[in-house]
Amino acid sequence: MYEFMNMTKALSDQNRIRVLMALRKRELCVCQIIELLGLAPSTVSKHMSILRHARLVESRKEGIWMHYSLPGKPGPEARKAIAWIEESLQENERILEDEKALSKITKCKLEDLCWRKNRKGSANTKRKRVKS
Amino acid sequence: MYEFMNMTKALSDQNRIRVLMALRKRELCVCQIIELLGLAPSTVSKHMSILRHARLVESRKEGIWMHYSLPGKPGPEARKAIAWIEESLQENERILEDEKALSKITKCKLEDLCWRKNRKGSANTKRKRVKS
DNA sequence: ATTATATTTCGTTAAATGGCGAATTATAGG
DNA sequence: CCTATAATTCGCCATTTAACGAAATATAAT
Repeated sequence: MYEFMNMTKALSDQNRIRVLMALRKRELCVCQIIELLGLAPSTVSKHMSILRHARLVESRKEGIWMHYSLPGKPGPEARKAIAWIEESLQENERILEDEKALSKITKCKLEDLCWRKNRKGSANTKRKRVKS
Repeated sequence: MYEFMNMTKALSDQNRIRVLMALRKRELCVCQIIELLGLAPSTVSKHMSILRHARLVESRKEGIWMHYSLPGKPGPEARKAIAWIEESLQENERILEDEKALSKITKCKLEDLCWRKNRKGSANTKRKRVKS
């Protein structure tokens, strides 16, 4: 039961649902997810930790970058959960927008994405982050 | 998306999951759910309101009693959600215990169940009482 | 070794959530 | 009408959660 509730709690946050939908067709690097959601790196890291703990995603470290994907061999509960989400949201407005954003994001080099993200408000005033 | 998140949030509480599983095979009166979960009436009422709002249960008022059941014609999302829960938890220890408890609870008359619940600390004394 | 950088962990804060009891509402019956 | 009772709503409190920035960690490059 604890395991199962872990999964339902993981699914009860909109940003985590968006991540799962984003991972349907491709693996993503943390910095790409940060760009997609527009959240702080630490926040995204926490979300991914929750999803991983619920066995709804798996991770792969490649050098300095951490990549997340849907599990290659999901357990039966995870498989059904993911199928449910996909069927329920594949036509969803927000998810379609995310797909458009992702088609741009995945064209960027990871180096460029990360660099942009980490300039906060300091000296270099190029980019200011907006909170949600 | 709002609708869907409503549903996932409704599923993210263990007591609400127990209620959904309890309703699999039978309709239940609020007082029976109170007995099953061992929570205050106001708390159970709130849980049922959340489930109803998510369209995961429907309600039927009969005289003084309110009965809840799984929806007769669930939407596709609700149907899949409920199927997912059932398949994931039908062997679950806690749910099996609940089933045993329910087989007793459903044998009680509703009058007796409710009467038991509403006596709080005070001794058996007659109720005459409370003016403000 | 030192520096740079991607990610995670930690600590804090504000908002959401689950719980209860009191008060309220709705219904049945004197 | 008035009383009794099942359920809900309201107000409050404790816990959980999502968010952030700062600090720590891990890896690549110099």
